[in-house]
Amino acid sequence: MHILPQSFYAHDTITVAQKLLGKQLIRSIGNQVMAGIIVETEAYIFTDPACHAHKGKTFANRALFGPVGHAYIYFIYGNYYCVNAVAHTKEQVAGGVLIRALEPTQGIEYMQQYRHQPGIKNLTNGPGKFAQALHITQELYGTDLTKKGNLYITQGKIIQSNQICSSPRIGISNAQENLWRFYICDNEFIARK
DNA sequence: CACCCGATTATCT
DNA sequence: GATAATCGGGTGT
Repeated sequence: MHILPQSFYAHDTITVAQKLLGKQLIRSIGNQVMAGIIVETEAYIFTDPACHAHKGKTFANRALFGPVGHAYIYFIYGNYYCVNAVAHTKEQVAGGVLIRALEPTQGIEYMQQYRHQPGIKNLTNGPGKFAQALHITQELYGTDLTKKGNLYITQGKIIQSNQICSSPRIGISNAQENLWRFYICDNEFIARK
């Protein structure tokens, strides 16, 4: 499967958030391979108060200001990691696309081990959940997602624009007027309606 | 060095 | 629907 090039990420963050739907996230650990189709995303831009980069560059958010197509990973609520693909135009300064949910396609038995959960529906239907399922931690901070390695993104299936739904972003207290959460309508692995 | 709080989740009622 | 769990980064003293 073809890996998305860096040029894919060098566009408006909101546009990239929509275009990432249907793409495939692949995680390799030794000879273990886990993968899933991206079914839910959110866009975060430098100028937006909800964006982690909004107040300026710090050690933790430095990746959002770095090269596009790399991973910005953060630890939240003492328990979970969340994964972003850095994506923005040169004018936007910084920004990323939070990946919120996957539809599992490969290595489901490994995901169940990392999640300590049986079944499939509760494996990757949330940003902290899929990161745990794919064993994504701080050590992958800054990973180049455009190179075949431990974590990268490939072309998946084509999603028509009429299959994309939007809503306010989840878990933030401001900028609710921006409908920058995108998901594949009727997909059963999104975090919520 | 103390305090605050968050792009979440599991586990209740 | 509401809430506790949990911890590291950022900020101010």
